[in-house]
Amino acid sequence: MPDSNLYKGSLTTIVLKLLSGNDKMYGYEITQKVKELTKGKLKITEGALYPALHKLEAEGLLDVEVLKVNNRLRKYYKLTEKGTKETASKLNELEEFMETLRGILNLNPKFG
Amino acid sequence: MPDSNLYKGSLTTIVLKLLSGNDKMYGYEITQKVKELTKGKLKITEGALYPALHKLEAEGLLDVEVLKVNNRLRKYYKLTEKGTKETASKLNELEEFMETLRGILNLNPKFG
DNA sequence: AAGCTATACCTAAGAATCTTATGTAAACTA
DNA sequence: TAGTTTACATAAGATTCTTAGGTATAGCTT
Repeated sequence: MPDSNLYKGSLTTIVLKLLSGNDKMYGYEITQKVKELTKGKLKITEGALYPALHKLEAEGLLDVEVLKVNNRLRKYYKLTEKGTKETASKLNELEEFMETLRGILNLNPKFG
Repeated sequence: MPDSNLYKGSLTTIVLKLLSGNDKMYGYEITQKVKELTKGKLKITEGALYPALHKLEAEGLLDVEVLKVNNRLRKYYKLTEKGTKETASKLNELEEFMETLRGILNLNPKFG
């Protein structure tokens, strides 16, 4: 990874996948979870995440619930029904893309 | 794939990988080769490819040779020494990223 | 001969998605 | 009390793509 950043396009899918396994999560939690799951290899920046969450909400894929915990606000996001469907679709898309990419990366030097 | 397009960031790596197996290729040939290799699943648009090739050339990763074939010009690109090294590096990067992504995509629903 | 498709290059406007930098504010830690 | 962590946010700029053109030759069909 260049500076442990993302290949553009995968962030939304990652967020949706995490939410599909977690009922509800808040932004900061997502950044930490990804760091933990990937052992620091992937760092989701807040400058990328928050706008992405707002967009997903605007598209009706996420619902928001604001809770005050330890005197600090947290905005919890959860998948809507539409969001759950979109998650499945995006996951398929990404899997397909990775398979396709695999087909190219696995070519022998000096193929056709 | 959405409209059989690319996840941003992978195009350059794909081009370098193809050139690492082919000694020299020209732009149009690359678009056709990718279409063929991926059975039409991935289509590299010329609007993306040509600027990418020019950039790789400007960075010293590719050398160009213009040949006239059948009374039409072709600009053949081949990896420089620097380009060969960068190809290995980019391929490692992408492999690592895909592994990392795999780790997230393979999470069971209801994990930690 | 005209018209269509394929070959082969190109660029420019705009969209999308990111990085980097910055801001606010409370809680915790040394 | 100063620095780090938690927790949200936005805005400028970079990068990389899509879309939509443009030029020109070759080959095929009608």
